Parts: sequence; structure tokens; C-alpha cells
Amino acid sequence: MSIDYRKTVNLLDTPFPMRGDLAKREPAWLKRWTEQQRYQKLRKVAAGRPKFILHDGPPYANGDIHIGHAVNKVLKDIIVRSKTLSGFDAPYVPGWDCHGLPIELMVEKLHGKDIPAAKFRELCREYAHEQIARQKKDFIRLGVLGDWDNPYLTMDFKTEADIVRTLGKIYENGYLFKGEKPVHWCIECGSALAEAEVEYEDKTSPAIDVGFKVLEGDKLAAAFGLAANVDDARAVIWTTTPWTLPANQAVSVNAKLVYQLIATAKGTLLLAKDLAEATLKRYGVEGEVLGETTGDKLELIRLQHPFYDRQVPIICGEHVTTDAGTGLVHTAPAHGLEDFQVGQQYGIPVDNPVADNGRYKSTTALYAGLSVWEANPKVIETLVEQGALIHQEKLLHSYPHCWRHKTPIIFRATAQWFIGMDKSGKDSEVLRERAKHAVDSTEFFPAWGRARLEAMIGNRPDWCVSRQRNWGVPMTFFVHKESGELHPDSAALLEQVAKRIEQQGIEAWFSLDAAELLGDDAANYRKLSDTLDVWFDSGSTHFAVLKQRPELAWPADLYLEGSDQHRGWFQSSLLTGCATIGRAPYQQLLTHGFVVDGKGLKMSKSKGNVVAPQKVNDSLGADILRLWVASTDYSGELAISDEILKRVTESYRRLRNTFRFLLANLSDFDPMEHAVPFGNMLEIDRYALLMAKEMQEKVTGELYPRYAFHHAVQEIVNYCSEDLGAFYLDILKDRLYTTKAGSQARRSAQTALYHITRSLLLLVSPILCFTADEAWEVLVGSDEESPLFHVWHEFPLTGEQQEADLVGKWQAIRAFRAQLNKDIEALRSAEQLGSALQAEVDVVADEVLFPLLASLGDDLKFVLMVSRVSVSEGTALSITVTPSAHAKCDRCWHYRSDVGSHAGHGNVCGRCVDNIDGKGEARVHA
RNA sequence: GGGUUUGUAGCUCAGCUGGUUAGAGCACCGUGUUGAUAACGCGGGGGUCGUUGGUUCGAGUCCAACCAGACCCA
Repeated sequence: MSIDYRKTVNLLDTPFPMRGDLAKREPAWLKRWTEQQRYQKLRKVAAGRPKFILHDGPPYANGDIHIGHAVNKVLKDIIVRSKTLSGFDAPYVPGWDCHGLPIELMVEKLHGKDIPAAKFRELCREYAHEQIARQKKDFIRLGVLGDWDNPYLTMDFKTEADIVRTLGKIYENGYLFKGEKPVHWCIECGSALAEAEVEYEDKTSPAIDVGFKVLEGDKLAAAFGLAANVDDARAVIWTTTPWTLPANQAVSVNAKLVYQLIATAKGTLLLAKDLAEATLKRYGVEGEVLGETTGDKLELIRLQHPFYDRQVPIICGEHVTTDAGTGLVHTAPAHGLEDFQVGQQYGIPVDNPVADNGRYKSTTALYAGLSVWEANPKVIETLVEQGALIHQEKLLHSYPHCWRHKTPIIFRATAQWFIGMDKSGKDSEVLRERAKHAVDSTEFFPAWGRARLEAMIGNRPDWCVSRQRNWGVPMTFFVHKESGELHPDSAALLEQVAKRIEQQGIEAWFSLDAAELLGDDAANYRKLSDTLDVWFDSGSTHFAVLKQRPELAWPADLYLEGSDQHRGWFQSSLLTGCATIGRAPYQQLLTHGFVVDGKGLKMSKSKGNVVAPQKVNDSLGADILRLWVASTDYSGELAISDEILKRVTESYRRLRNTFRFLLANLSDFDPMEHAVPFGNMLEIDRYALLMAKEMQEKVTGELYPRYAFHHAVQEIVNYCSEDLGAFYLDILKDRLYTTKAGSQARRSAQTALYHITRSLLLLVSPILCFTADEAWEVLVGSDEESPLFHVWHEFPLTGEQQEADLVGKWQAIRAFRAQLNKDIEALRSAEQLGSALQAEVDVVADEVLFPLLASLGDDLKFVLMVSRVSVSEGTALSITVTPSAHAKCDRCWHYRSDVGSHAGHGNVCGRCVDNIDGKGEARVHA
């Protein structure tokens, strides 16, 4: 009689498939989760716990999300979920940045350029909504959990009002001031242009070399180490915009460049050494070098303006190069950004002589009323008269033009509003100092973020917050028509305006009749038409969102963005925080790098190395993308390529198969009914629980709190491979399959597996949110359930010293097992055996190892997975492996002497007979 | 050009304050099993630690320069 013993073995199945088929199945899970309102349910589950607030940095509402967005949102989601499982109430309110130029440009592109402002803003709002809908869909697809039905938008009316209020608070605190700054200016438009509205085209300009007489010949001589004073020297500049000379306030040199004093037929000239030869050649003269020095020695020597009664200094600036010209740069702070910045450093006046219409103001000597283009030849004439013109020619060069009018534009200083970095506020605190303190008291991940932000705060100029745009939050101030001063009651007026904006959005300001608020006084004031820099919008969300939403809190625990945001959102938020409340709106800052390809190069369409998150979702699944994010060290660049994703998929499979094995072997286990108390569990099962607990503690106590997800993934994968796959689970198979289904031996194993499974699924759920949920439902048998609604698993351990001893003991046993495996492998290579169960082993162990092995008694063979083992004590370790001479049991596959000696059973061993017909074998240790 | 930053096996990562033959997982090769089977076990090969100098008895680990990347500025 032949019995199919396979049917007497506990081989269980599970509805958790080996293949995830994620790309196909994830969308359906998402749909169900949304229907079940899991985010809302989680809020109830977590209600009353301590809060953890990760404040979302708003992506700009234009264009579909790319892999960088995906990295950012997935990291945030992993943190929100891991904090939730750590026992926090961690709401996540996603946001979008909605105002600003890129949307204006898109709307112009779609609808044309001649749209009335109010209608234009309406179209911008509409466009932003469309973009948000697209991005939202993709973010949700990544498994990112959040209040997607109720995100924050910087264009929400209430938010717009609160941005205005933030501005008001900064004004009240005394950090806002009016200043001047050069901007691209189109004479035709009569307005400022953004960089994106500027086109470069060729233009012919006069290129002139102008000599500035050196007034301090003694200082010049000293700088060059010459004995006698040099009285007739001229510092030579080269410019293609003669019309800017009336605004000249300085001549810049580079401190590090070498300069020469050269005697020529055109007088004694000061030139940069590297350019001297070419310059003299241009002039057609020979020269004799009188001396050499570096730029820094020339600093603050006074020069005579070529045609005004004005003395101007030599100053040092990094922008001076030897690309062209003379190495000395005519500096007109009113007409150049670099000129303006270097001028600021030296406290040089801006003094802009050119009006809105591109003509010199009436106060401008010599050129009043002329347009700047008309002035070019006149200026040259003047220079000739004054003997200041050294050389002139025509130059064809690339020059900025207005994209609407196709006409040349100019750089022109205009009135702008600034948040002053070095101004004392009303409580006499300097903003820059406050900001530095705020950086000091922030925790950075990784730590170098501090140095980066610190350096930027230390160096940055005043923050120009005004823009001359349509689609932006207005600066709701009334300016006196004569004095240019803000209305004395600005703070209160601003609040009245904010209330209106809450109701009608920013349109409330643009359509406002000043008389409604100012009465008769309205005649003396005009509404400021400037809008705010969009960085001010997002920089105010800590007030407009964190302070306003009841479920959130201020300051945030964490801001998390790409490393570019040191200059962007981290800084704008820091400054508005410091200028309103006196501290940073965050406790911790986390920075991640940018995504690059497998070679470490940045992604670009032209290189063809772009990886789209949507494609990864649709081919491999969001969990794979999430696992890639989690297993990469985000503190540097994150590399992605087909090979990398392939390796990630392999790690995923290891995890998934582990879950599958666990779930299958738990499918007839009911913890309420079958769980074995810890003290009654077999020794190896207790050891398994200790290992699981140790691993969990490392991940939850150390790695997740440090946001070291790539270490957590390695820890977990290694655990699944080494501790489970290669050791515990492999050993367990015999017991799970061959002992009686309801035996203490098997239930003990299942108890361990049950705890391990819960622990593992919870640990992995912040990362593999789809897979963990899928497995969890199988484990608990309900699709209403989720790891989300739990906290880290609690192990039924007593924490006694005995338990710690167990770990050391089993480590020694495993080391021995590894040695044995090598010996078995040797026999396998010699074709003396195949399966390890074919082996019989005789061990002589020393006084340390012997008691450990001996303590397991007959169960040692299960640990070593051989058919027979004997241990004796000796002086040194000796292992003898021999192929078994016995027959193989058809049921348990062990090679035993009693196989086939039991009536009614064929080729089966006594152990199995007992497990089938008897009361079942007893196991104590393994 | 400036600020910050990265460069350890094919891939992803460990290597603390400098100290024996540089580790792990995956991949790869060989092999066993066929009761985790498009899975699992066992064994194995594989790295001049970006390059070059220097400090030191001794450097992947400290210093300098250089090379190749990344982010932000100019």
C-alpha cells in the first residue's frame, strides 16, 4: 500500500501571491482606500497623541511631476507614516505654490498677450487649478497619504489674505523699506521685465574707452611703489553704453588682478596687465610699463568723473574680469545689477538720472530731456570736448530686447521694496542676527545643511520682495503721492484690505477704490501696484497654513526639501519667521539631493536619460519606486537607472516572498486561540523573537528617528535573508510541516512567526505602503484594517537577563553551523551527498561549545538540518560528516534507521508514525 | 570663478575618534533541493577604497593639489 504522505504534511497556501503585480493592482487598492476615507479615519485613530508636523513645501503648480517631486513626496510620506506608527498624530496637508511668472507666461502663451488684467488673473487661477489636479493625481498614485481633498493653495482667498497679513506684520516690525534696484526696463512697455521676458538679439553699439583722471597721485604712486607722484595718470574704462556715464559713481577693479601703469602717447594709463597689450594695440600706440600692482592696492583712490564735478572712488568687485575691455569697469549702480551690488557694499549712491519714459530727468545736467539713445552721441561729444575719450569704435553684440516690442531694453534703477537684512526692527533686533540664531537652533539632516544655510544668510543682500506683475499677491499699501511715504495708518488699513481679500481674493485689492477706505484723503494717495515675490508667498505658509489650521501646529517639527531650497523655501520661511515672530518656523530641516542617472549625471531631455515616475508606477509599481527612494542615501545625489531599479525589484521580491512564506504558515493560526505563552515556547522560537525585537528596536529606535531609511531597508532585508531565510525559517520548515497541526511544537513556531510577521509588516509599511497593506489584510482577514492604524509591534518579552544570554548562545551555535555547512558542502562537491539531511555528523567540541550544543539534546539535528548528530567534549573542534547509510523517510526526508519498520506505513520513520497516528513528538529546543 | 557637497566590489550601502588579510545584501559563478519552486538553501569568485603627493611606525580613515559629478550663486 502506498500512501501519499504529502497529504499528511501541513502544507498551507495563502491568497498573498508570489508576484506582486503592483502596477496593475495598486490603483484598485488606492481607490478602495480613498472610498474608505483612510486619511480621515487615521486622524480619529491618532487623535490626542502628541503631534508631529511635517509642513509640506508647496511645489509650483505648473507641469507634470518629475522624479524629483516623487522623491520629495515619498520621503515625506515615509516620515509621516513612520511617525504615525511611532505614536504621533502626524497630519499631512499637501500644498501648492500658485502665483508667479511661469503661470503668467503659460497663460499668455495659451490666450495671447492683450488680455485685461482682471481677466488675465482669472485665467491664471484657472490654469493653476488644472495643473494642481494633474499633479495631485500623480502624488496620490505614489501612495502618498494626506488630506488631498483639502490641500492648501497659496491662491486660496484666505491664504492670500494671510500672506498680506504676514507682510503687514513685517512692516509693523520695521523690517520693510523702500529702496532702489536696477531692473530690466522696457521703454515701450514703460515697465519692468522679468528675465524670462527678455530676448537677446544682435545690436550695434558705440564702444568707447574713457579715461578717468586719478586725483590722488601720491596714493597711486604708493600703490605701484613709485618714488615720485604720478599726476597725470588716467584709469581707463571701456563701455558700450555711453548713456550710462552720467550715472557713473565708481570704477571697479578686481582685487586679485594685476594692474599696470603704462606711459603712452595717450598719456599715462592704468590698465589690467592681461588686457594691456590688446588695448594699446586697439589704440595704435606703444607703451612703457612704469609699475605693477594688484587691484586691492588701488582701492578707494579717488578719480575725477569725466564731465561732471564729481569725484568717484576705485572699488573692488568680483564681477571684474579680463574677458573684454580694460580690466577696469565703469560702475553705474542705477544701470547694472552687479554695479548696484558692488555699490551697496561700498555705500555708494544709486542716483538714477533716467525717468520711466527712457529720458533723462530735468535735473540731469547736459542731457535733460534726451532719450538715452539720443544721448549716446552727445555723451561722446562731451567726452571729446573734455579730452576724456581715448578711443571709440562700433561693436556688434548680443543685447537684451523686449520680447513684446523687440526693442532694446535698458537697466534702470526703480523703486522697490525690501526686507532689510541689516536693519534694526522696532525691537532693535537686526534681522540677519536673528536669522543666524534661528539657524543655530535648528537641527539639520544631514548636518552640513547648517553650514550651507549659514553661509547664505551671512552673505545675502536685502530681500527685494516687490515685483511689477499681475498674477501675484498685492502689496496692499497706500503711498502718498507727494512724499512717497506709506499711509500712517497702514497697518490698520492693511487688515481691512485683508478681510476683503479673504472674501474675494486678490482681486479685492486691484478693484478697490481707495476712497472706500481713505475717504477724502484718497486723493493724496495711490494704491501700490506691486505684487509680492512668489517666494514670499510660500515663505509665509507657516503663518497662512500652520497657524490657521486647527489640526496643525507652529512651529513645524520638520521641513523637508531638495538642496536647492536652502536658497529658496528654507530661507524665505526663515526670514518671514524671524521678521514676524523672531524665530524659524521649523525645528528640523531635512535636505535631499537631486536625482541623477546611473552615471551620476543630471537628467535632461537632450541626454535622453530622464526617468519619469509615472512610467515606473505603470511598469514596476509605486512600491518599487518607494523602495528605491528608501534604499538610496538621499543626502547626496540619488542615482536611478534600469539596473538600479532591477536590483531594487530583487530586494522587493525577497521581502515579498518572506511575507508570503510567513502568511502561508500562519493561515491556520489564530493568535487568540493558539498562541503559546513566551515561557512555554521552544528555545529557538524564543531566540527568534529576541532577534526580531532587536531588529525592530534598531529600526524604530534609531534608524527611523534619524530618517536613515536606507539603513533601515538594509537592516530589514538582511534580517529577512540571514536571520529568517537562511536560518530560522529554513530550520522551522521541518517542524511546521511534519509535526501535528495543533501540537505545542508547531503552535510555538507559529506564535513566533505571528509576532515576527506583525513586527515586520509594520516596520516595512512606511515604505512599502501597498504591499504591507495587502499582506496585513491577509494576516488579519479584513480589508478595513491597515498597518496605519497601529503602532510598532509589542513583543511578549519579559526583558530578563536570561533572554540576552540566549542571543549569545545562539550566535555561537550559528557560527558552528556555518562551519559545518562548509564541511557538508565539501562532501556535496565530492558527490557523496546531496541534501544536507543525507548527512550524519559527529562533533567533538571544546569546553565552551560543547555545553551549548549538548544543551539542545536530540533537537540539535534539526538546528543543523542533518539526520543524526552526536556531540562529545574534547580539546579542539572536530567535525566529521558522513553520508547516512539509512533509508530516507518519505514523509520527513530524514535518513533514519527505523524507516519502513512500522506496520501499515511504508517508507516512513518512527517520528512520522508518531506524528500521524500517535500523540506526536515532543520538541523542547528546536 | 565662489559657497555647500559626492566619489569604497557590477548595483545599493557599512566602515566610530587613523591600527591585524576592507565588510553586508543583491547581482554573478558553481551546486543542492523540488513541501517558499519564475521560490528557497549551501559554497565560491570579485575591490590598486576617484588620482597624485604629503603627515605618521602605520591611512579607505588626517592634510594638500588635481580629476569627475551634484546643488546654489556669479
